[in-house]
Parts: sequence; structure tokens; C-alpha cells
Amino acid sequence: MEIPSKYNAAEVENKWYKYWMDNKFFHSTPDEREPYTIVIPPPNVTGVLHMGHMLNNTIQDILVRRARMTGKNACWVPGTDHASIATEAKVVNKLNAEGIDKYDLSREEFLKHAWEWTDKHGGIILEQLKKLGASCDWDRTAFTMDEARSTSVIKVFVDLFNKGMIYRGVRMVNWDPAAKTALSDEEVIYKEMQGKLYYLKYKLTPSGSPDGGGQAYITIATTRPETILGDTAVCVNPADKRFKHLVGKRVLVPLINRSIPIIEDEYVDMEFGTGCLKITPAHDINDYEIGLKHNLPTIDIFNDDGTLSEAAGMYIGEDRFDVRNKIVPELEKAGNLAMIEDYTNKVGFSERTDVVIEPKLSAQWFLKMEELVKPALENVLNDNIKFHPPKFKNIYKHWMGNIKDWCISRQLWWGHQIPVYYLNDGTFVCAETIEKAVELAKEKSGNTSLTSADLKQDEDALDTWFSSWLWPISVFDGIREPENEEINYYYPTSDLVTAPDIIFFWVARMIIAGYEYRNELPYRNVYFTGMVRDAQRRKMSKSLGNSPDPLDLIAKYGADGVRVGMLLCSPAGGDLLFDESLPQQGAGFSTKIWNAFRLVKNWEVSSEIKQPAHSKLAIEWFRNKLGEVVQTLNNQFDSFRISEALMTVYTSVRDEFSGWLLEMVKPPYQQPIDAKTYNEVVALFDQMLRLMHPFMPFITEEIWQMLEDRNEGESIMVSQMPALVSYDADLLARFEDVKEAISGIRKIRKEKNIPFKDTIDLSIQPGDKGFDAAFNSILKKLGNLSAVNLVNEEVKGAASFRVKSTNFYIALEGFIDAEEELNKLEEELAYTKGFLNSVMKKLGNANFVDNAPVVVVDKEKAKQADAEAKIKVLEERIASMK
RNA sequence: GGGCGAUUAGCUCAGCUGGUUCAGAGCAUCUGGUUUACACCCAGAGGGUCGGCGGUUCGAAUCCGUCAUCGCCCA
Repeated sequence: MEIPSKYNAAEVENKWYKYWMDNKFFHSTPDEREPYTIVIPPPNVTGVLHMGHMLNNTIQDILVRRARMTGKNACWVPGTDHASIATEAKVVNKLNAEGIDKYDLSREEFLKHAWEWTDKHGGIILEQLKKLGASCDWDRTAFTMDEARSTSVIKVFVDLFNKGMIYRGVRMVNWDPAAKTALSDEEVIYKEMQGKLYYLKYKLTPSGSPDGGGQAYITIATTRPETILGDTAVCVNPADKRFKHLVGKRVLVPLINRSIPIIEDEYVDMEFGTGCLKITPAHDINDYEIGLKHNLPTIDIFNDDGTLSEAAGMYIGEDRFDVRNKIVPELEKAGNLAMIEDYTNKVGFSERTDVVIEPKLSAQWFLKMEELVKPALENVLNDNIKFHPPKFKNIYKHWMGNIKDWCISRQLWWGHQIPVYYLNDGTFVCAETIEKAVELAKEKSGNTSLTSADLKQDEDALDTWFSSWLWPISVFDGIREPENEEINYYYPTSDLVTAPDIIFFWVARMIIAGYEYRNELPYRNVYFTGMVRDAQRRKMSKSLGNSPDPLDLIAKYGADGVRVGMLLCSPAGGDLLFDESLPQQGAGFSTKIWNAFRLVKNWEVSSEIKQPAHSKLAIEWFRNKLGEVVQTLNNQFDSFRISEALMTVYTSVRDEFSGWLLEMVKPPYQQPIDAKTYNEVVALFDQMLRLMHPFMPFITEEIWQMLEDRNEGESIMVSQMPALVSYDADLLARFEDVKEAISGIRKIRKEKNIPFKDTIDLSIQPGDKGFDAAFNSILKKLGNLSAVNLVNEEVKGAASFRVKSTNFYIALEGFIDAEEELNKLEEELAYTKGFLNSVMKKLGNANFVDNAPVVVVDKEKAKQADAEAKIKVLEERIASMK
């Protein structure tokens, strides 16, 4: 078999992905095995793959592949989210570009365009994930607006409605005048803006004026002078002596001369502005509260698109910001403008359309949360559901403890239309279908002649999260068919991998839905990934242009390289500072593995040769090492330390496997390797590949397929992970001493400029615990030694080093500077004495010996003995040199 | 304003239930090396008062208090 000297990632990756698909390795059906389930956080249909998806899906794929290889029935369900606001905005923009206005279309016509868009763009991200190697069960691909998911959402709405948990209420909402929809608080971005504070004089009415002459006025301060048209009161703090005498009097709103009362409320900050606050209940959340409290009328002066309404009385139909510019000179002309000062305040912007949010009173549908959150909070606090890292528990607790009712209606067309149907008299019924609604309406009205033509469905669509909160259930059709085999098998799912910024939008609500509809948690673990940023800590964004195209990266470094690169420095919950050097390092690691493979596979194998001692030892050592690595990895995965697990794999492949094992068993130049060693190395290589596979699925498959003869339909991805076995920790510790000795030899070679190809003699003077000669063959090979001699006393004129209390000498007559050697020994002695001193301080402390655990004290005693032995050796050597 | 978290090597971060001279990893830096798998490599080195101060303890990077700086979420 010809093995290419360079690894061709692109070619290999396409080949094996197709092979996996053809063999249906990703597909899962319920069976007797333990299930392992992940539902993908469904990406928006509008999106393209970005670095955040790369990180997130790499982690999911690692978990799923590992689960699959540990005997579980792994099922990773992919899908997409309809993303009401974002998608509708995209479609509206696209139509605008074609000269079509959304409002010239009927709802049905608009939805046709939206579906076209979805069909065209919706699957892009999922296709891109295939390039990454994602082992999703593509047969299960779901969409939040497909038939099964849509009917589930509607069913849940009706159910909650019938339970009395959904109600219609008037609330102050964040209104997006561009998208003409209400936004949740979480969809509003506050930005610091340089604005003005306008001081306006409101004249007292003649009857309200202290002198009856109508001359006096009071001054208020506002950042939004255009809203005075909606004022229904002026408010002062009851403790404010300056205005006490005016409370109960009336003032005139400038320009329109509406008479409004002066009221008092503790809400008013006496320090801010003039201490007088104008109250506009329809357009400010705090004013709204005060309005309710004091029974003030509410005058809504804005239309849905941000222009002024009839109620404003002036500037009707003009935009709110134009009006602000116009009203100021007019106020000045009318003598109501006292002064203007610069003022910085925070203004809310729509996350989607980036226009200034308008607080607006609006009829919306709400879901009562108080009862729903109880099990969801409890089961996170008691760790039935574990968050990784756990600090997110606190954040979750705080939010859930201060939960507000969920506004679930959106003034959009793209989404699930609210299943509420109105009769002509304004009463309404809630039902899953229009047919059922007609039945209900007949009952309710007593009018048996009603038909569907007499009912009008609510115009609004449901908040997107009102469908995605059901995702772990609805992908298995567990809402419509609560007892179906799949939901009973796959639910609860195992782990969720997501970004922390949607902990409330999505994670919390899925947990709530899980308890409400399955009486069970939706997943046992939530792994929060970090945010992908650039090297300067800036968020990756299209507008900054600092985000690389993931597909370009894959083309350049291979999917394996990118996966390794993404994970190399991404602790759970910590931000990932992405830099191209990371996938580069990942690709470098691929090359390293490839070269190890080439080395092994190109050996000529001979069954004539006996296995050399050093090879036998090396293999025995590595078998035990592998046991240790498996244990370490198991622990790291159990605690979701995934990047640490990658580092374990990385260093054990590079250092232990390639650096030590292969160097030890490598036959001399142009000589064959014995068959026994070869077969054992291949078996160990196989085991290493399996450990690496979840991280680097492609290259491991490529090598695994070539390592030995495989049958069609075999794959490393469905092989078994090396099992946890006991290993000889003592052997591993002794081997570390051998490594240290070899390191010592190399160091002396370097210091004395002795090229590796020149052989040297090593003499060993055993220390207080004797010397384990078992590894001499290895010392000889890796140190390129001509001889290893055991001696009882010091070797004169030799360079030396020590491992524990054993002396190693390399005879180098003529090369040795006695003074330099002596200095080194003195230094080593001083260090060891310092060490002993610190140990003795502890052991001399009766409190320590009495209070510390026996194990700790014993360790200190062992350290004492080792240090004393070494000091003795060093002192002897120094004495003899002097 | 309320809450949460962070501060450890030049950079990014580990350090889990206080216990090894425990101060660690990767990257970066520096030195040397083509020994036929790999220069996308190998061998080695330097580098930190664990943000400051105080406390608890036989023992603190680790626990507590406080101050400083930074970040995130919410209002």
C-alpha cells in the first residue's frame, strides 16, 4: 500500500463523510441499549454558519461520538428554527428590494414568500455542519414550523389557555416601530446616547395660579419634548417643600393648552432636573405605573409606525424624531422653553431592526409564570440538572426568582398564528382548529348557525421561543403523542450544549416545558460554551469583518484541524479568543499523527526476529500508560472538561506515543521490526486512534482503515472506546525516572556539545533504594550508549547527574571543568537542603504531626528520607572532588 | 442602582474537598539541532510576591473580610 507523504484533508473528509452517511452510522432507532440524546440548538433559517456554531457543534459532535463509542445508542437530532423577527425582517427587506411592500400583500401571499425564502436558505447551515463532520441523525431533521412542530405548539397554547394560564392583557411593551412588533426586554439593546435635556415651562391655569393672574408656571425637564402632547399630569415629590403649595393645582400643557393636575408621588427624584416630572402614561413605563396609581387618563399619541396619531392633536402623521426637531422652536416661540442642556442617557434599540424602541401600551397575550417556574428552579438548584460551569446556577436562580409573565404574542406574520378566534361581538374562543373553534363559539354564544366565516383569527404570531421551548419534546413528537416509543426512549435527553446568552430565552423555558409536559427534566447537563471573540477580545461580527468564514478555514486546515483549533483554548463558559494560529496548530497535529502512521506502516516486518527487551518493556509501559490516559479522559469527560480532555489526548499522542513509545520500538536504520512488536504497536495505535476519534473523526478514520485490513461497513466511529482497566501506577512512576535519566543524558550531551550520533558510556551508582536495571536496554537505546556499567563508587573526571539518590556518570576525560561541575553540585545540594529544611519544619511542628492526616504526614516523611539520601550522595561527591 | 463573576508567566487559561519545592499547561520568547516518520519537527532554557491589605489555620493561590481594577447580566 502506498501511503502519501502528505495528508490530504479535503479529499479524505469528503470520502469518509459519504461513507458514514451511506452506512447510516448516524441514524438511531430505539433499542435495548442506553440512549444518549442531544438536540441541536436549532440555528436560524436565515443564518449562515459562523464561528459560534463551529464551537458549539464541535463540542456536541465530540460528546455524541464518544457516547456512540461507549456502547450507547447515540442520537443527535438536527433542525432549524423559524426565527420570526429575523426571518420576517429579511423577507421584508428582500421584498422591498423588489419594490414590494409587505402591507400590499395578504398574509397568505407574504407567507408564500417567506416559505420560499426558508426553502432556499433554511438548510444552508445544516449542509455546512456536514463539512465539520457533525454526526447528526439527518433523517430526523426537524423545523420549528413543520407540521409536527406547529401542531404541537398550537396544542400547547390551547392547553395552557384552557388551564387558565394564558391571558390577554394591556401592558407596556417595547415596541419596534420598524418591525411593528413588541419585543421582549432581552431583545432591546441599550446604547449610551448624547442627547439634550429640555426644560419646559408649564403655565398654571388662571384658577390654579397663586396670584390668580396666570403668570406663574412650573418647569419640568424632559429628554423627549414631543411626548408632552400625551401628558396627563405633572408630578412632584411629597417631601419637596418647593412645590408643596402647588399640589392639587392645575397647569396647561404647552401648545395644546390641555389642563392637567399637579400630583405628588414618592417616585419623583427631587434631585433630578427641576424636581417636577411630567407624566405621560402611554409612553413611559414608570409614568404608566404612576398613571395607574393616580387614575390618570392615558393618551397614546403614536401610531404603530412611530408617527404621531390623531390623539396628539398636532403633527399628525409625522415621524417622532421629525416632531422633536419641530416642536422645540415652536415651544421657544410660545415662551415655554426655559433652557436646553446636554445630557447623556441610555436609549433602547431593537436588536433586529436597530431603531429606537418606543414604550407602548398594547394588547398582548401573556403566559403566567409563577407556578410554572417552581419545579424548573428547584431541579436546577438541587443539581438534578447540572450546569457547567456551575456559576450559571446563580444567574438562573436570580432570574427565575424574579420571573415576570411571559409576553408570547408578536405582531408578525411569520410564525405560529395564535389560535384564538374572535366573534363579531369581541368575545373569543381558543381552539386548535377553526372547526373546533366554530363548535366552541356555537356553545359560547348559543348561536348554532355560526360558521367559520363568522370567526376572525387573532392576527398575531407567537414568540419564536414559544415553539423552541418545546424542542426536546417536540422533535420526538412527545406533545402530540405523549406515549410514543421514541419520546419514551430518548427523553429526557442527555446533554445540552449552548451559549450562555440564551439561558433565559431558551434553556430556562425548556426546563419549564419539560416539567409541565413530561413531568421530567429535558436534559441532565447543560454545557455553556464561551463566546468566540477575536484576538483583541472583540465579538466576531459581520460588520467588523473580523470573523473568518468557517468553510474557508476548513478548506485550509481540514475539519479536524479546525475542530482541534476551536477547542484548544475554550474552557467551559470562558470566552474563546480565536486566532488562525489555532486551527494551524490543529492541522499541525494532524500532520504529526499522519507521520507517526507513515513511520509504523512503512516498517518492514520480519517474523524471524525475536522481540528485543527494550521493545517488550516499552510496550508493557505504554499499555499501562494507556490505562492511565483512559482514566484521566473519563474523569475529564465526566466533569465536562472537554478542552482539557483534548489536551490529554494531544500530549499523550505527541509525547508518550510518538515521542517515547515509537522511538523506543523503532528498529535500527533499514532493518525490519519483529512481528510481535509490530502487531502490538499497531494494536496500541488503534487504541489511540479511538481515543482521538471524537475530536478528529476524519484522520482517525482514514488511518484506522489503512492500519489493518478492514471489511466494508466497518468504521472506527462505531468501534468501542478503550475500556477503563487497572494499570500499574508503580511501573509508570519508575518509568518516569527512566525518562528523567534520559533527559539527564541529553542535557549533558547538549552542555558538552556531544553529537547524538557519537556513542557514550554511562555508569550508574545505585542510591539508597538500589537501582532498577530492568530499563537499561531502554537507556542504552534512547541515550545512544555504548555501555551501561553498574558501579559502586564515584567515577572520577565524569559529568554527573542524579535521579533521586542514584548517581549517573558520563566519563568525559578532558571535557570536564572540575570547578564548573563542583558549582553545579553545590547548587543542587543547596536546593535539596532547602527542600529538606522545609520538610523538617513541618515534621518538627507537633501541631502538624498531630492534626494532619496520616497520609500527608507519611508523604512528608518519605520526602525527608529521599532528600537525606540525596544530600548524602551529593556531599560524598563534593568531598571526593575537593 | 441591583445581581453575578473574574484578577495566577508576555498572551490564553488550569489549579476540583486547604496538604509534595505547588506555583502548572498550551502558545509566544530564547538557545541548540536535519540522529532517514515528522523543521507542520526534535532537544533544552528563561519567565510569576497567585491584584493590595488584613484574618482563620499546624499549613492559604485555595476559606473569610475589605479595598482596587475589569467583565457580564438586569433595572
